[in-house]
Amino acid sequence: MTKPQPTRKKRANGVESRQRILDGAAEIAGERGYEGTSIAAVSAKCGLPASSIYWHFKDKDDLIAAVIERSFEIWLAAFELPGEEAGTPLERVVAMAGSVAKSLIDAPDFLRLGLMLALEHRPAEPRGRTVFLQVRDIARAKIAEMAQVLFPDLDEQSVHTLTTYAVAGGDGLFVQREINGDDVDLVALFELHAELVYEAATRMSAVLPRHTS
Amino acid sequence: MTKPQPTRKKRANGVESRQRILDGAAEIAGERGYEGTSIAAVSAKCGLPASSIYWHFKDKDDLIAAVIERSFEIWLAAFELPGEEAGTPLERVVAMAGSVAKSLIDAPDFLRLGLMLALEHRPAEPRGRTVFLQVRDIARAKIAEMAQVLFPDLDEQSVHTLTTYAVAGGDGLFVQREINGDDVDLVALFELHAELVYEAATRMSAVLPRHTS
Amino acid sequence: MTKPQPTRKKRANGVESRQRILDGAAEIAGERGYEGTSIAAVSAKCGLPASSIYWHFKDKDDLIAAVIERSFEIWLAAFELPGEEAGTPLERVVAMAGSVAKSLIDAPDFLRLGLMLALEHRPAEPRGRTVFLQVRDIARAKIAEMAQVLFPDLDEQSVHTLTTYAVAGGDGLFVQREINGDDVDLVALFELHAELVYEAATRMSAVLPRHTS
Amino acid sequence: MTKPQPTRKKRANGVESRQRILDGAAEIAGERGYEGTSIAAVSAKCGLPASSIYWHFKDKDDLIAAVIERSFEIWLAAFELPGEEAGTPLERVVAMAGSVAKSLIDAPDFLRLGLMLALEHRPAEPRGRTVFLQVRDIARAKIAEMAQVLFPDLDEQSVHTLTTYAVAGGDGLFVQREINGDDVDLVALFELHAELVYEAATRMSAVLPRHTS
DNA sequence: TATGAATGAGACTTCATTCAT
DNA sequence: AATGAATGAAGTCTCATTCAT
Repeated sequence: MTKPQPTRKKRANGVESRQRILDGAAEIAGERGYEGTSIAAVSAKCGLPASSIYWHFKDKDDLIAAVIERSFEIWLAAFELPGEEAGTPLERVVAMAGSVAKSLIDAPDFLRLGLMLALEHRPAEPRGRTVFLQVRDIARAKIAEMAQVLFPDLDEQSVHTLTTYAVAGGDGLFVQREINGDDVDLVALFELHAELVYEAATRMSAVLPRHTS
Repeated sequence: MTKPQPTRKKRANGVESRQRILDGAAEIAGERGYEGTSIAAVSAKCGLPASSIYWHFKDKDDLIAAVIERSFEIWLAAFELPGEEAGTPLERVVAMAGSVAKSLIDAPDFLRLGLMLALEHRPAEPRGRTVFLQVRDIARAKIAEMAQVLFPDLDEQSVHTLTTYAVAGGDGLFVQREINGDDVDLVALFELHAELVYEAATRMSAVLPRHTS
Repeated sequence: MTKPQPTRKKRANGVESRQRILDGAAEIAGERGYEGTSIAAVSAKCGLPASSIYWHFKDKDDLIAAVIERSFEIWLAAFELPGEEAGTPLERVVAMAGSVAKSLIDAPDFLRLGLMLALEHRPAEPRGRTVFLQVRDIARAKIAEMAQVLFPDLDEQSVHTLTTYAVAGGDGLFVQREINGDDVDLVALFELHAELVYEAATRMSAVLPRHTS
Repeated sequence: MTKPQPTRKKRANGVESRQRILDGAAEIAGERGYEGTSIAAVSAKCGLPASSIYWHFKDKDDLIAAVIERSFEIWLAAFELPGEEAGTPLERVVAMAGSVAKSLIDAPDFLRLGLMLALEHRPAEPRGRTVFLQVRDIARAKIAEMAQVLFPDLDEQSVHTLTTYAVAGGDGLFVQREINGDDVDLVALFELHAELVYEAATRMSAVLPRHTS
């Protein structure tokens, strides 16, 4: 009715809108998975009309993939590498496991949504699933590298097995916490997991024939 | 072109139809999760019209819950305790872990669909999720009982931690195989997991004060 | 499993089943009207499977028509004619109106469902509507006859008008009670209505030219 | 065969579409009642797809309630109080009754649909029913007020009775016309009704004790 | 940068009805 | 006299998406 006020505040702000949409989508997708996330629900959650969502994202697939990407970044930010200042290798590995556990408690969206997508096997794989598996492989590679540094005698096969086992433990403990809530002490369990894997690596390493002549 | 037999379609056979529906639903739900499972898709898979599905099941929730229940039973049937005839306790535990791994390879629907449901946190929880968590607790209780028998010195807290860790490892390894397919040797990894848990239990048990003088 | 017990009680009893179905259908149709009455709902209310309803009635139309017919009979049974022992014509007319009101309070299904059907104007008129209008015309004819007896001087047109007005008042007061419940004193209002109509008839009769020479 | 204009379908016009939907819904609901009004039928009548109806109305309940509201407004607009310029009170009341009758002939949807809804007693009452009863009470209050102005000596109870009777007569006569069609002269009958009610009020008023000495 | 309106497809579910037993 | 099972049509409503403004 009245002439538009100077509109100091409400002048269209693409960046902020995009964030609002991602926030809403992350919340809903973290609760309901890919199929359970409807554009209408995201619209209701973020307050922007559905058509605005399509201005920012090509389609639903694109939106979910962006959610995965952003939640991965948030998770990485929460993920503080332990200082290498001191401690035995075991202590440093354990400290790192605890640190990962804490970051998962603070930012569980990435792994929760990612696992949901990963467990699906639909014909047309959503792009979000691909993105998740890619970033996850990065993490996996870091663990493998760490194993090779700490246990140079391990052959490739053993490194592969240990890495798989290490990651699997992390996933499984995370799932446990998602199901049973706060009475699962994720930090303690991650630390226990780190110790056991470390020991296993030690033993495997000892058993193997030396590289030397 | 032969004249239609007097039996116009199929003679009504409720039990078989119910199985056909459950088979179709299990396959699709195992692939696509709760929301991704449409009644129309189940109908196409099992050959019965959608309205017939509603003769056998109250609604989609009821159908998925029944799928969970039945697949759990199939899984339990595949879940044979190793005979106690021979072997050290460690050997028996490892054998059992391998057996569980095999059953998961043969009948992965139960755990795949169940984990998808478990990871969801929607306000109105589907009945299938509740059912999954219930039957899962049965399995968990069995593991805890086994730990108490093999390591009578463990206190309750330790048993709880070990059980959680054991179950988490199973879940995580299963997820790994779902993601990476057959190049994950589930049996070997389950056996490795069993060994590590067994050792951890041994150590925990030794550290604790004896009950006797 | 066990050989069928002498089945003293549950031996199929067509008459009783028919009543149970009609009871259920009357209740639901009185609440929800023609379209709102589903065979499944009737089945749930009466405890017999839907297919049994089709054993007793050709189709839904037939069932509703039967409900109308039966509720009309129940209404007639609740309808106690006032003794003709004494009283002025006005007193007798008023007494009869009160009696009709009481019967409507005791058995409102007939008129409630009938009016619902009557107000609809769908292309394929349900048989129940026809039945209702037929039995209603019988009642209407009786009123007209009564008017002619009490006011022989009235011409046909006036009788028609008065009859229409009398019936309309009854319908309207009934609707009022259906809407507002027990704080509408149907008997008193019917009696008032009778008085007013009687007076109107008297006046109309006086105004008209005499038949006599 | 002219090349399609750049405006592909219709240029979006919310207000007009809403009217088209309400027009279609009013027509069908007035014929078939609440349950008999299918969204598909409304869609066919108004030319918009069913999903567009849900853009304008939350659900079917919302649509029917809006129909009731709008048709009440149309009816009220046709409902003109007679000028006080001339005529005895009785003449004015009769004129008004005729006017109401005419408005019901021109716009019967409001009352027909409303009465259908009012006669239902389903557990979950449709919002349309509530709306109808509310707006109907407005009309009722106007009649009561009129009675108090014209007959100041009437006590509250008598006004209530007369109002109920007046409204009931209107409803009943309307029903009569719905059933029997155009050979019911609604205007004449409404005028007759007004006269009889006026006389009844006069008599009731005379019988009552005067307020003054 | 954003959005009101529209839309075809498809979701879940109920409908009235039939038929072999 | 009765019923378990089946079925195509139709019900309400939501879906992802588009488009003119």
